[in-house]
Amino acid sequence: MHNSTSIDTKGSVVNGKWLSGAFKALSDPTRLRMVRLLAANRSQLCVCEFVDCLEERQYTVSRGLRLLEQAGLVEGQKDGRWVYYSLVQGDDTTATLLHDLVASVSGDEVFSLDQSRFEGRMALREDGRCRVGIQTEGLVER
Amino acid sequence: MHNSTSIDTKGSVVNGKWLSGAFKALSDPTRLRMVRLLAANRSQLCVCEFVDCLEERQYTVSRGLRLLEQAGLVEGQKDGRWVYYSLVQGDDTTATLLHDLVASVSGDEVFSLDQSRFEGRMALREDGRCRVGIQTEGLVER
DNA sequence: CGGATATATGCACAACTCTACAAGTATCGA
DNA sequence: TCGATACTTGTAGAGTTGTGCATATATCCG
Repeated sequence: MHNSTSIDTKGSVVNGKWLSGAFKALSDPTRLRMVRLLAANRSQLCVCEFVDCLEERQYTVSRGLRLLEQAGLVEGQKDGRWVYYSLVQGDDTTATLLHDLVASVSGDEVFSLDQSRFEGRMALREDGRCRVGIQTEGLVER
Repeated sequence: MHNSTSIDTKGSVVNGKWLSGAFKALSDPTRLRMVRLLAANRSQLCVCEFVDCLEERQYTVSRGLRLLEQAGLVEGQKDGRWVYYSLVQGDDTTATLLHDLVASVSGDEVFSLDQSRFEGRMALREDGRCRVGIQTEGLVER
């Protein structure tokens, strides 16, 4: 069955339906903060790193990432107990513009705090890998 | 009271809160189609023109435009019985990227149909102004 | 003025979303 | 093999949003 949507080289479909879905996923401030961290730093983060950067609960982060994944915005890569999430890259103009857009916001107080916590958290990596769990007091489980 | 959000020359606030609100407004397919028409054609449309281009009900369009207006994406200008809506222009990078993004989607079936109806509808204007109401059979009120 | 027309909105109800708590799965290291 | 740890998910209640119908407001024109 044929349809006329544009398909990029990675196979993701970028059309109006995809775009409104992506916007819905990004309409939640916490999920937008997650994508901003990824887009502005061109990095990948694991769940516990997101928890520390955003100071949000572990299950909030985990569910948020699942929604972003379903919207075709991020993808997770498992590495032992850790799961690293990164932006879905495509040659597609629309996806690139979306990343640039999210990364473009400057002067936002919440984003700035996320960013400085991100830098502190990256300093804890060993060989570019996360080796510790949630550090933030009050967000550690059990 | 001071805050550190960036403010463009038109006075609209472009920060993470604004952006997630804009995304929420655009998460509805019908509202996205409205903004796409405006962004791709750099034009302004009145409510009855939107109704014909999108083939959506008058109150759906009217309500959608109000939400887009509250999100800071469009603004309405009254001209007699007609109200023309256009994108809120700003010098802001983020807003410009958002317009480019929405206009960038190609190959979408729904958008293409909207576009051809738009072109037909523009042909009905006189001196660049809308002079007729809803034309689509089944969407005309009473 | 009075009817027609362009647009906006009040209301009610179904559908969806967010959030919190609790419990589950999978992997590592001792 | 057992406990700790990184992450996922079921469930349920509160709040929000979309939709359709009906009606309201504002403006034009005869």
